[in-house]
Amino acid sequence: MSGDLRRELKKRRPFESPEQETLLNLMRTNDRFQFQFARLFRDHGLTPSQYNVLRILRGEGGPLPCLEIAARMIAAVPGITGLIDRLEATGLVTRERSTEDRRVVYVSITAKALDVLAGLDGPVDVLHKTLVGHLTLDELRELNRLLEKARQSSRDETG
Amino acid sequence: MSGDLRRELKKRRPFESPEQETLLNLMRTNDRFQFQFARLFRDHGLTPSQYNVLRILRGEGGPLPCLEIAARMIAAVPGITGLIDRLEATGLVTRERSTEDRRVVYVSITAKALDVLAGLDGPVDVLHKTLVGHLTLDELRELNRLLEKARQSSRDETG
DNA sequence: CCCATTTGGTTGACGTGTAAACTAACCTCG
DNA sequence: CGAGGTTAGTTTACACGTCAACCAAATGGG
Repeated sequence: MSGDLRRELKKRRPFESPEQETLLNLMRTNDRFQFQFARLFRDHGLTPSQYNVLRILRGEGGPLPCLEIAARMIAAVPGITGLIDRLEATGLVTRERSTEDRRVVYVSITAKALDVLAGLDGPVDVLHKTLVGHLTLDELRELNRLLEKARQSSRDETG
Repeated sequence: MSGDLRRELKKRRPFESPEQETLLNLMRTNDRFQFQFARLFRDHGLTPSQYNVLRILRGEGGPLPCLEIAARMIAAVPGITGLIDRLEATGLVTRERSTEDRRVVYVSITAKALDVLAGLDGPVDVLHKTLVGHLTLDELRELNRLLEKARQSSRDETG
C-alpha cells in the first residue's frame, strides 16, 4: 500500500525520508485534483484563476479593490492586472476607479458571471464528492487537522 | 481550530461541505509549500520544473527520452520541449538523437547539473523537515494513507 | 508647502502549463 | 512495396505566476 506513490512516479529508490514521501504525496494529489477542476472550469469557459476571482467577488457580495482580490488568492500582485483585464474583456467583471482614493480600482462581478457561476455550482459540488467523497467524515476531519497542522510551519514566513 | 482556513481565506460563510473544506485545505497547503520550494530553487538558479527534470535524470542514472521525462512529471507533453531547451541552453542537460529510432531524443544530465543538485540536497532535506518535520511519524503515515486513498478516486480518469 | 516615502496598480520580460496542429519516423497489414 | 495509423517531438497560441521596474496618487515630516 505504501508503494503506490513510488510506483506512480516510477521511482527506483525508496523515499529518503517520511517527510519527503508526504510532501511528494501532497503535491501529486493536489496536481491530480487541480487537473479535474481545470477541465470542469474550461468546459464553462473559465480558467481556475478566473473562477477563483469570481468566487471571491460573489462571496463578498460587492466590489473589491484589485489588491484585496490578490490578497485572498495565492497569486502575486502583478498577475492580477492581466487576470482582471481578461475577465473584463469577456464581460465577467467591471472596473471602476474610486473617487475617494483615485489610486484604487474597484472590481465588480457582472450578472453574466453570476450566471456562469450558478451553472458551475452543481458540477463543482459533484466533483468535490467525486474526489474525496469516498473518505469518511472522520477521515476528512483528520485530513483537515493534519493539513492545518502541517501548514502552521510555514505560516510565519509567508504571511 | 477548524476555523483557521476560513480565517486565512477571509471567507465569510462556513464551508458548504466537509469535502469542499478538505479540498481547499489541500490546495492551500500545497501552494504554501510550493512557494517555499520555488524560492529555494530560485536561489540556486533553477525553477521547480527544471529541478524536477534534473532529479528524474539523476535518479535514473542515465539518458531518458523526452516523453519518458514528461510521463514522470505532471506536465503535458508539449511543455517539455521548451523546458529541455532552456536546460540545454544553460548547460544542465544535453540532447542526443537515438540511432535506433531517429524520432527519439535522449536527454542526459551534465556534471554541472549534478553539482547544482548536490548543493541543493542539504537545503532540500532541511526544508522537508521544516515544512512537515513537526508532525509525528504516525501523523505522517496517516497523512500519506489519507492522501493515497483520496487520490484513488481520480485514478481511472487521469491515468 | 515641499520633498521623501508609502501605497495601489500597471507594464514588460521570462518560464511554465495546456490545447491544437503539424512534422518526421516507425510500423502494420494488405 | 505502399497506404494508413501510430509514436516522438516540435511549433504556435494563449493564460498564468513571478520579478523588476515603473507611474500616479496619497501621506507625512520638516
